[in-house]
Formats: sequence, structure tokens, C-alpha cells
Amino acid sequence: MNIGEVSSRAGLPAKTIRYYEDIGLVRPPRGANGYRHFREADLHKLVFLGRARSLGFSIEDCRGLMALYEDRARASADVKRIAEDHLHRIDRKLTELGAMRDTLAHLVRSCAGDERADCPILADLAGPDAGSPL
Amino acid sequence: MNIGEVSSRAGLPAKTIRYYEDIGLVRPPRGANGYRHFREADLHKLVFLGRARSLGFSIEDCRGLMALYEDRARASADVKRIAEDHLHRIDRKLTELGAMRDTLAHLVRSCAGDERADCPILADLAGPDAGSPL
DNA sequence: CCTTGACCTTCCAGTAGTGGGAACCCCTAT
DNA sequence: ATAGGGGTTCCCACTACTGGAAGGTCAAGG
Repeated sequence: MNIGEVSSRAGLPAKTIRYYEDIGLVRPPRGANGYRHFREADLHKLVFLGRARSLGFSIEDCRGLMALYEDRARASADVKRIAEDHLHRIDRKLTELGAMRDTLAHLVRSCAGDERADCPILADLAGPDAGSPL
Repeated sequence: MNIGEVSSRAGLPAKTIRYYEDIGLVRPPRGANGYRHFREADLHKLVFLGRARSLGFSIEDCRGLMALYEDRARASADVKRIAEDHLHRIDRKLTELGAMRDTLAHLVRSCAGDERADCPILADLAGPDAGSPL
């Protein structure tokens, strides 16, 4: 099948699929006209990549997962390690994003949001001991 | 003061400060030798930017916040709107990141992580109806 | 046969926010 | 005179695409 069909079936933009070929994640053969020809196995790989990316795995993680996916002699421990590392990264991100949200929510609540210039949000951003910038 | 001093006082890498000048967030004058000369007001701006960035505001948000910071006739409502929009973006991000974590945590728990090839993580990534890739 | 339109191709540029490094200038101290 | 520790510009790399331009291919209709 051509890139358009595989794109709609895998749910990935054609641009992205070309990019994945560029970095060696898929290697569809070419027809006489230069068009990429995708086989079912290529489609499966792209679906796999789409799902892994949607779980936030990096391209390099995906490369590793793909290699394991295609390796009949893999150990599930290797897969699990990649997933656990990613899980820890997500947890760290969640923690820092949560801290951001709490700080920001506090600032937003403390701001009147009216026509006056007085604003605790700006005051906080300027720092504890900062006066007017002018 | 020179870029090195303002860098350590603002807690930002010199590279970042040059970048901020490049995109017009700060405009330190130059001395006869071509060196940037930072005034106290420039330092305050950089501290402001560093704090705003650490709360996850985008560069464009920072540009808007800076303009309001320097505008004596601002309305705090304008500041609050930017902060609220950002807060909503963070909340959405937290939601999707949380969903990722839950899915991933479930997969990690279900994987034996031993020497066997059988792996629910790969099975899930491959999709519900996918067989072996070979 | 020609045109139209959808599809395909490549390449280039840009995104955010730096990080790294080259190559070079400037200032101070010894 | 020289050594070091500043500073300067410029360019490339990164993540993971996304958009656009310019042009080749294919199938259908007049």
C-alpha cells in the first residue's frame, strides 16, 4: 500500500512516517515509480510506534522497543527496564508539573483580576525584594 | 555589570541571556569594547524571566508578562488571563501525563521482567489484534 | 491527447531553548 | 611578552516533528 493508506490505517501523518523512515525506524521498499510500498509488517511497526509514542516513549526508546519487539530471543526484563525508566521520568515530570500548578494556582487565586495595576503574580515573578522596574 | 556577573546573580546561563537578547527580551547597551553592559533594571528583568520560565511560561507568555510588568497602566486582569491560560495548559498536561502513567504502570506491573520473551508491554504496544511481526 | 486533481517525491526552513564548540578579541597581572 | 580568564560572533546539534515549495505520477473525463 502507498503512504496515504498506511497513514490513515496507522493513524500517523504521512510526514511523520517519512520522518520515521528517515531515521531508520521503518524501511519500506520502493516501487519502480519511486513510491514507498508498505507491507503489512510495516503497518504493524507503525502502529506499534504510534502507540509507544502516545505513551510518551522517546524515539530512542521506541528504537529499543522495536528491536526487542522483533527479537524472538528477547528477555521481557529488557522491555520492563525501558518501561520502568520511562515511568520514573513521567513521575518526576508529574511532580514538578504539580509543583508548578500549585504555585501558579496560588498566584492566580491571589490576583484580583480587575482594572487595577496591582498584581501579586507580577510581584512574585519580580522576586521578593524587587521594586518597580522603572 | 558584564554578562558573567549578571549570569551568576540572575541564576541564568550566559548563553540563555544572549538568546534572550537575541529575541528582544532584554536590550543591554554595549560598551566601547563591544561588551554588553547590564544595568540593575536588566538584572531585574532577567530574574523575572527566570522565575516565569521556571513556572513553565513559554517565551511568548514571558514577552507578554514582561510588557505588563513594565506597563504602569496595566490591568491585573490581563496578567491573570495569561496565568490562567497557562494553568489550564498545565492541568491538561497533568491529566494526559497521569493517564500515561496509569497505563504504563499497569503494563509494568503485568510484565514478569524475567528471561522469557513473553511480554504484555510489547503485546499492548503491538495492538489488540497484532500477531508476531515476523 | 490533454487536462485536472489527487497523490506521491525531495528538499528547505522553522519550532523552543538551550548546549557545545570554534575562532577570535579584550583586559589584567606577572 | 605572555598567560589566564573574561568577552564576542557564528554555526551546528538536539526533539520530534510540521509546513511549504517545486515537481513527478496516476487515473478519470472530455
